Amino acid sequence: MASLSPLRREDARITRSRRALHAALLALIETRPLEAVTIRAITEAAGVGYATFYRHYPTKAELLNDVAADQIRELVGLSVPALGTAHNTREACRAILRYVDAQRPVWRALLTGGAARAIRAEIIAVSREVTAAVPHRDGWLPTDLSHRFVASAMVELLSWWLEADGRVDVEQGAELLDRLIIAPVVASGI
Amino acid sequence: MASLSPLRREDARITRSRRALHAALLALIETRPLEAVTIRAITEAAGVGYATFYRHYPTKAELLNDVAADQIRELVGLSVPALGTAHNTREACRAILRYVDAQRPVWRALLTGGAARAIRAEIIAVSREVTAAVPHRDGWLPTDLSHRFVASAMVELLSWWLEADGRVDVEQGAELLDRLIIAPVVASGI
Amino acid sequence: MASLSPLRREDARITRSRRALHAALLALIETRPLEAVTIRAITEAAGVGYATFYRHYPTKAELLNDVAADQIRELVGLSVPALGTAHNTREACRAILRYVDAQRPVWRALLTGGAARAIRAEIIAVSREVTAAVPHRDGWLPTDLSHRFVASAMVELLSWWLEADGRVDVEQGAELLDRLIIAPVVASGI
Amino acid sequence: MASLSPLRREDARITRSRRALHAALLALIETRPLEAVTIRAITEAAGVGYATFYRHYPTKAELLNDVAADQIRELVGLSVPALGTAHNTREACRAILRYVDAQRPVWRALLTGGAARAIRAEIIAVSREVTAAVPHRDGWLPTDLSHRFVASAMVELLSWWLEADGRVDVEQGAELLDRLIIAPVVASGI
DNA sequence: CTCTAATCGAGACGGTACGTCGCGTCTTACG
DNA sequence: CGTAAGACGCGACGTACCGTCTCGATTAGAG
Repeated sequence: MASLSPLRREDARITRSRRALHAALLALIETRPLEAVTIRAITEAAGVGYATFYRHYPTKAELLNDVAADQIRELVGLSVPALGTAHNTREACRAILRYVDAQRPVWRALLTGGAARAIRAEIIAVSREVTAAVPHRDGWLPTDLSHRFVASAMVELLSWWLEADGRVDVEQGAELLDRLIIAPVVASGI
Repeated sequence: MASLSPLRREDARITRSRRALHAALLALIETRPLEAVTIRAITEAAGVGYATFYRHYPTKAELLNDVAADQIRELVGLSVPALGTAHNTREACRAILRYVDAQRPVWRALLTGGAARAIRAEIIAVSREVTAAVPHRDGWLPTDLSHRFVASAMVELLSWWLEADGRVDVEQGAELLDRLIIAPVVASGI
Repeated sequence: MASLSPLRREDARITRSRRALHAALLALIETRPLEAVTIRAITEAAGVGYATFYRHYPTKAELLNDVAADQIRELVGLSVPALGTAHNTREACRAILRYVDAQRPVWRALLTGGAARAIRAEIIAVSREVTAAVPHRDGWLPTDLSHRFVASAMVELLSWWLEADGRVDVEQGAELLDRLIIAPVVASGI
Repeated sequence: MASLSPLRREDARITRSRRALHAALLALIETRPLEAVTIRAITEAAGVGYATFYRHYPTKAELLNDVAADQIRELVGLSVPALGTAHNTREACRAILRYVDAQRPVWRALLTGGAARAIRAEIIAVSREVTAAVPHRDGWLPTDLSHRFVASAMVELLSWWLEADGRVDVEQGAELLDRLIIAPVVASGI
């Protein structure tokens, strides 16, 4: 009845500004590499005052992380179920590629525009959470290395796949992802 | 009569300046991330005039590439023999890790200081050369993807191994490198 | 029936806010120069909402004028009588210095904190009123110049006297004020 | 034969930039009050890069001081001789007003544009030098007060005189300056 | 042994982006 | 429904580094 929650109730203007900045960054990153995207350009594209950027993010990388995290969370939400229930890695890989395929422009921008590092960091973070949630037997592959390996290799594979621009279909991509990266790692822990 | 060849007989001062710039960059990259290393700082550390930098390299990245290429060429010289003669991937991996181990400070600087991208590019270039030299049967793994996969994954593994800082010895590292990255790729092409 | 007059019957809250702003400005001006006193700081020190400032004053200078005018009016009330009745300039000077002495912190803040300009303007305004009230014979000194001279010179002398910080007593200060500034001007008009 | 002097030999570009900044400030100060003169506007008017300003002056006030000091030094050079030889204060005053008259636009800009404070500071500095050079008997007027009094009162008088815009000629102005400010102070020290 | 020519250090310069700050307006949520 | 809190657009600030350039001193090679 009173206020819904101290966290939920946020000034509508804040939400609006944040959304505008997200969209602007994504739009700009499609036209030029990340380091050539000025903060001023972002704010202008977002229709927002220059200083307003800093009222929300301390740095360009921080905004990028936010944007990247959004994508990763959605991607994970789609692929983890397949993994969790039946250890069906191939199906999880398909889910991933399908999602990336659906968001082609965004992911191309993120991966080729200099945001690969941010994506990688997010994947590592997510991997860590997922790993922590499942029981885990020690194999020959150290856990922290496996996270970093998966993140780096997956980013590379996705970049390659996006650059292939349709010459490799989702099924083929999923097979490559599974055989080259996911399956070895999953197998290592059993 | 005059100069023996346009390539050889390089002015000693040029060599000296280049060497000084290489050394300065390596020294500085150990103290702070690459993007925080200003060209001014490099020239000061090298004991060289500011404008002199531009007489040798058009940009900071170019100098970095030079430095990275040096390292990669040496690393490759040590590891390819093992691969080439007996397809002994494990021995090649050992050779790689031994070399990196011997050059720890340099590689730590390169990999954690923001030069990973340059190293990766050099590895890809070298991989391409090596692949072109050997006969190759098409497997399930596209060649260009394999190059990028190897480069990215190897950079990641080496970074992790250097950060582990001795807690993983050369033999263990070589096994990981071989089982996780090299062997799968080599096997794919047979 | 409702409000007795537009001027009188002022909302008690308005008075309270104004007083709080006055006090806050005076307090802050003692700690740093006027231009370093932000409006935000004033409102925070006054315990008043930020926007509230603008409901009372269009600008920082306006508030300062209010504060300065208060002081000048009181100072004048004390010194004019002596002047008016017996042309006793020395006694008027003593009255002025005694008052300033009693309000040392306030005047020090006003004169050294960047409010000297406002004080000067107020003195000129008052001088004009006083002059207009008394009969006046043309001497060698133009009236408007005399006002500005008195204001500037008096502000300077008071600043100096306050900075001397007690090393010059009221009597000595009054003599200086009288001989250097007041007497010449008064004499000029006779 | 070698270099003329370590001080004299200054990079020609420095001189050029400084001169351009001086001229630009003087030009701009005639069109708007000092605090409305942006540093960017100065540099643009000077045809100089924005950052170049800070290579020469840490702040706008510092540039102003330079400009003011130039004027004061010239003014002093013209008026001191008359004072020095025959204690002819009237003639010195005439010299001052004649110089200001000749430089009307500059002085009007300086005195009404917000540079009065800088001018005052320069006059005080010069007064101190002049006083230190001549023998001095203690009178009823403290030396430091006399400097500040002269500076403030003279600035005020000059402002008034410039605003009178020709309705008071040099001779009359000189008489006022002499009788109201200079003579009393000079007399006090004898 | 001069005297010109090339080289190099030093660093000034025009730019451009940065991140900060204060202003004055205007919206928002809450009492 | 009025008011504090504060988000916002704006625009100047002073800093940093870029890559180009000019400058003057040093040195070398040619006459």
